Amino acid sequence: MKIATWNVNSVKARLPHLLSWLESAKPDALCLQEIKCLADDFPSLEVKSLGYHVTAVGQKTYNGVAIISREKAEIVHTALPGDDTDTQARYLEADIAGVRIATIYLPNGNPVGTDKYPYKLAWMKRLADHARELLDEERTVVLAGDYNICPTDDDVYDPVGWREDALCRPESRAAFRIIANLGYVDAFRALHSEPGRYSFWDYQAGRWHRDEGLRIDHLMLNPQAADRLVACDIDRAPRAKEKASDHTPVWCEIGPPRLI
DNA sequence: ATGGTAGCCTTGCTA
Repeated sequence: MKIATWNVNSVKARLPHLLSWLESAKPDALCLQEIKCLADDFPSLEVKSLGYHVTAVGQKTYNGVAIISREKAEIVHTALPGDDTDTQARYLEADIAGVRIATIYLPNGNPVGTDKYPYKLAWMKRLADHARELLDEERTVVLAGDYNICPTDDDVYDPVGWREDALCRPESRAAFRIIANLGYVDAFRALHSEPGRYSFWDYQAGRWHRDEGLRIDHLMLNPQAADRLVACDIDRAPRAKEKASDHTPVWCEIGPPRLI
């Protein structure tokens, strides 16, 4: 089962690239972030014409997440548990072909020093609490999305320049490690040790052409999923296109259950 | 050198 995550930065603006990637990469499930539209405005017909189902949690202009899947998704949560007053469309969790999959758009948190940063950290605490509860169910779980966390200095082109940014701050990284230390494996790092592999390049200052990016899009696998991990990679091709998103897809392949 | 780009759909916000 091929599971992918991609912050598309507007699903309407990215529809041609999205359809093209579905046709070439053939994921079984694709978690989207920043669809930037209401769920009713998602271009579902075009995606369905390729043989996929669509489930979306949207809002106008900002945020918004969705899951595109070969098999129909059975919705479990349309918001991250833990704060009923949080109305931002950043979380969707569903069962797809026997795998529990969440699409996550974690708050950016910048500028540090505004209420955006404590909101990010509180959101991460809720995510860790929920991830901990999910472990008790002993399912196969993949928490996929734009975490807006650069886990280590190996995952950013300029660690010193980004040190005080909400994506790299020690509190952000510590919150990410709490999720990892629960038993969720960063699928990319499980299979790749090399530094300088990025999933996001800012639109500004020619970052893509200089390969000056950050790795902030992650597939976090619980032990049942990690035991079945057979491949994981970042597909840079969509980022090289005209009118690209500033993020590119990250995918993993979960094989059949193994008997040791 | 305090810029630069993109998307939404306004004249600014978010990233």
